[in-house]
Amino acid sequence: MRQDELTEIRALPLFRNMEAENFDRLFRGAYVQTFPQGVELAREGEMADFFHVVLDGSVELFANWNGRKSTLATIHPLSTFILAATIKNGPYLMSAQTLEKSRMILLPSTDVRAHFAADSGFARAIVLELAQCYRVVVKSHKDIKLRTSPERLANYLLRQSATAADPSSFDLKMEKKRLASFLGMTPENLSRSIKALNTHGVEIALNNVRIVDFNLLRDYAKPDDLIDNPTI
Amino acid sequence: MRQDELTEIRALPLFRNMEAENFDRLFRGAYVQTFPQGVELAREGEMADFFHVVLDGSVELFANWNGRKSTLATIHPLSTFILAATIKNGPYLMSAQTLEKSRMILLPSTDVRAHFAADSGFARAIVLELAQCYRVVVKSHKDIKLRTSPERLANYLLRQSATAADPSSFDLKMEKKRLASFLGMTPENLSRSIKALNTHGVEIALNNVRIVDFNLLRDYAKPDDLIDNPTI
DNA sequence: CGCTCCAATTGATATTTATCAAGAGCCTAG
DNA sequence: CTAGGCTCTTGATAAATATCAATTGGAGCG
Repeated sequence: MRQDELTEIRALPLFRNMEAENFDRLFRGAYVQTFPQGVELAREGEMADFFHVVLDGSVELFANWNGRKSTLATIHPLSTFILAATIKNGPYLMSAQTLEKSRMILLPSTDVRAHFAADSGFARAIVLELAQCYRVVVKSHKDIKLRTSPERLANYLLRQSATAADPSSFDLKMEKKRLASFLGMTPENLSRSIKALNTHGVEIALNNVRIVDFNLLRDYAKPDDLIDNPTI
Repeated sequence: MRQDELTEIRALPLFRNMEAENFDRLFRGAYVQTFPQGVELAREGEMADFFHVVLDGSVELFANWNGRKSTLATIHPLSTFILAATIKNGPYLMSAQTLEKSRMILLPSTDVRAHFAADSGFARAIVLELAQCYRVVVKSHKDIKLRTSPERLANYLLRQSATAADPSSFDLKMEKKRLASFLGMTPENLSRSIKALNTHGVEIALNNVRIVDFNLLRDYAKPDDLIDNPTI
């Protein structure tokens, strides 16, 4: 691992408060690796051998049951997965695969658990990270239980808009097929939901989203901080 | 707070590894209180003033949006809510109310955060608790995204059966209205799903569930440890 | 350039789920 | 008792969503 990479990683909230000696020891056993698109990094049911930190690219978390598949989340830099399985020394509840060429840190789970037990600064950082993860899932759960599928799409677009360079024109960051699965609908249904949003101030052509009337869209979507604000 | 209560609480995984002095200090500011049925203990959006540990009774966690309401979880002894909001010093994402007369510990959030920062044994216990909470929500999320509503009911019954004194005959622990909301369906739909399970080895009369053919029910429900096993 | 592949869309239809309305059963206060 | 209020159930219908089949339309490639 290069020195500038180590410096960058050392500055992450998760590692910032580790004692220097522990940080060095933990990262002696770490890998920084670049994976091509479509690599399966974790398979649900298997034991969590590695804790992952995404440095570049993106990772899809998904789950299967009875022949069905659902995308549960996508992870972007600089975020982590799947911490809870590592800490509990339990099986992954979700599978993970790269959506594009991605660079990430792999930390052996046993090392993470050892340092978590020995370094209280690290333990506290893990608490904050886990609390964050927990709240993200709760928000997703509220989203899917309280909203219809076009409502979920409308709010998704508002959330994307909030992080885009140009809030009124941006590109979808996923294939529509995957977006549909993430939003809990079929691809056919997503197509129809997209058309339905034309009457609520949104125009989607190919991968480009243009929000032509924010007030109209907000009136329909009714975004709520307790579901849609990623910072709280 | 009575001494025997304190001894019982001290033995909980969350507090077991706290230093004695810190435990005493934390519980000097604690309340143990008994609430009647239907008391709202937390309202979503408000700041987390207290961290709760349920000693007796049960608590419903639910959320509202746009005039709709959904039950997200029910908390039984000896479990906690809502830790993540307390740790992050953020707003509750869910509301909480007692489902029956319930006794619980209330710990001021500021005290919890202070001890979390100062006591590494406590910090580590919180990590494990949070990791557990996270995995519970992920399982719920998989349940609702991957299964139809009668499938969710069938698997719910199998999970209840696993904890019942008599696995083949037990009572529902909630009003059907609430169970319907928890399972993500309307009460009318729950009634119909219950009838539909007659052909899969289940008979429900009033509140009593009798599983007359486990193999038949399992064939239909296809329970999966990665969704239905609360211990992993 | 034309071919092929695959994602995306569209239309028709089926299934699932929700809504609305009515009735049955049960609990409890008076 | 019994009347009222509640949950639960049932039936009829509507709405939402999924499925199936066919077509469109890029993107990559020889």
